[in-house]
Amino acid sequence: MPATLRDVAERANVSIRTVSNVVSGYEHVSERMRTRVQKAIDELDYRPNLVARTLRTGRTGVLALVVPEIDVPYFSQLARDVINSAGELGYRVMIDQTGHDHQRERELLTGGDRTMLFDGILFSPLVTKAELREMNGESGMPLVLLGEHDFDGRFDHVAIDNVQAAYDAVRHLVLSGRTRIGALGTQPAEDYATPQQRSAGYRQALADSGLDFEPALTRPAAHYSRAEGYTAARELLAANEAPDAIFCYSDLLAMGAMRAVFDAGLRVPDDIAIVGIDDIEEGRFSRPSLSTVSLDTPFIAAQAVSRIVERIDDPDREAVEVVAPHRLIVRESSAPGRPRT
Amino acid sequence: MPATLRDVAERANVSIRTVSNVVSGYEHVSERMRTRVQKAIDELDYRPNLVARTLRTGRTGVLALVVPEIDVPYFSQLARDVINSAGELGYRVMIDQTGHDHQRERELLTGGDRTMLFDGILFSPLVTKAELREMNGESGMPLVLLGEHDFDGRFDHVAIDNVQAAYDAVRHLVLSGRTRIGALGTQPAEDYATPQQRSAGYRQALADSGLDFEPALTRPAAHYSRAEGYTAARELLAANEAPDAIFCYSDLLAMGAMRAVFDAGLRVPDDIAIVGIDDIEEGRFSRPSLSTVSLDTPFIAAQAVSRIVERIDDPDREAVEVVAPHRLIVRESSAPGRPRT
DNA sequence: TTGTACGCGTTATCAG
DNA sequence: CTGATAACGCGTACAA
Repeated sequence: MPATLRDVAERANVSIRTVSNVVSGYEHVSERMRTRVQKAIDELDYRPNLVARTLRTGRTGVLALVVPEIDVPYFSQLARDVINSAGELGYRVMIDQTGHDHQRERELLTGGDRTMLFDGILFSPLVTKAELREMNGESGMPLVLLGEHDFDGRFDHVAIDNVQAAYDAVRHLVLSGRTRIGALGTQPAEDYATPQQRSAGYRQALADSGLDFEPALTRPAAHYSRAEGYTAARELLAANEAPDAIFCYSDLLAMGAMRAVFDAGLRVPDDIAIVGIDDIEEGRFSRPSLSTVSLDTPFIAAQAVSRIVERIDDPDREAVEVVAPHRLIVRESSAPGRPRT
Repeated sequence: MPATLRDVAERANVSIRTVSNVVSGYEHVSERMRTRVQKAIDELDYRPNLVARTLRTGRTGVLALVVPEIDVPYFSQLARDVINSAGELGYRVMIDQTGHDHQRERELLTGGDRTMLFDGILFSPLVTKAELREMNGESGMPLVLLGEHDFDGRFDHVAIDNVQAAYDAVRHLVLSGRTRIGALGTQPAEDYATPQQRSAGYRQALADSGLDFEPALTRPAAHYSRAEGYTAARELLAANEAPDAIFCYSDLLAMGAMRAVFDAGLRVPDDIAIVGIDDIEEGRFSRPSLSTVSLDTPFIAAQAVSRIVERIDDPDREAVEVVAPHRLIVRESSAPGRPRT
């Protein structure tokens, strides 16, 4: 039976209000009063009831982080950083998985049946812009978009410059002497923004390098998993004119693709160079190690948390767009020359 | 401005009580009444305020999952399954990271300064049994231990048979003809239970196979990361008489160890066979693919969630121990014969 | 079967 | 600077 404010007040012979003031660090409390109350607090091992506080203030101190799947390395890394950043600002984090389910995303965003459990949402969405636009009007819950959505001024939003990131990766392959550069992870038109932007960067880099865009060198992938990367890469290799390099739209796709290349009896990077994007730790220890575009997840997380907290404090603040830095990291999978392995 | 029970009652011209009955699915409500109230609920888009309900009932509908680091593949996989299992029973999940910090673990367990935010804790601890014993008396918060702690009857607890799992892995290496089998991930005496149990299984398997236990073939690791696996394996290889096989106490250690073997100019499994434990997806696509002991995380998660919910409903129920199944999966890293790569 | 009224533990308003 | 007291929105004992 935990002690309440009233218990403390009784014990210290002061009013409940005074205790509350002490607990919440109110300024104008005499030193004598403060120590007297603090003594009672310690003796009773009083801890504020956060639920009651929430009911009163309307703030829960909890943020929701919504991702497709928490066990995708990029998202678990992001979650780690988000939890840490949130903790520093006094927030806790609840994690929801959409499992690639649009309906579930929509529920989460419109409040579903269990609203008011958190103060804001950090959302790494699959939905298209159109859906998003249509959705969030109703709930009005503070929302920050994570990942790479187009910015239309309605939502706070932190992401890297995807077009440029893809461009950098492909350009690097060109400069390494590759001429038949495939892309793995494209998606049907008018769907999600991320693959669209990466494809744009891919095509732009090809064009700037005097290379033709060949649709036969691209393969779609729905979930950006190792398994999808594996099967898609196999298809690519089985085609008439196989690529001599593959730009994968995620590191996980790249891990699958690498394995597919080896199973096909070819070598990375000798026969086929591979570059991913995300910079998950797995790629630093894989054989060969994976060239990739590194995203600064601690930065992304810190920005996202700051933005959402700002918006919670001021719902009418204008939406901002944060562009996180990225940088190409060349490792063995696209290194010129032959690696030892 | 969300609608409240009172608003609905007013609109439907009934008492607040009746609305409450309808919302919580109370049985004895006339059909006419129910539809009338439901109509008002829909019109006002009423959603129960969970915080107020919590204040009243003392139940938050939230579970805490406490792990060292969420971006360790085993834990993120576990988190995925826990979130899914919890969702099926109407619970949400909050994730806390201890970051290998005993102090933080203790805080979380004793309630810290923010108790009452969840109904129970699923705890994957680093702490030793002694610490645990000393800690939980005070808070009385429902607690289920995940992972591989000794069972002392005081806590609910779901884990695999670690001794047997290690035994199986080492025995497999023996049967593959290895004679100098190292262990990677040991820890100083009297610390954590998991490595202790795995060491026990390791030594038992050696003994049963007529092999001597050689301390020089073992290496400690503090965090079970790829990086630690890498450096520890390097040390092992640099020793006078290198091992011809290494049993790693986690898949992540194994991934680092494999890379170290290659960087030393040796081959897996030809020169050194490697077996891990956890069965993370990464090991299915690595080169070579990783032999491992597979833990059934969906089962573990489902059991853990069931146990905690039971305990929430009946705090005085006797503690139970659930032993989750495990099975050895032999892949390329310990396969007899030479792999293609 | 339904209505009334109180309390869960805080914070906030209004006096003093 | 401190005290009394009204909400916050819901569940439920008690009454009808």
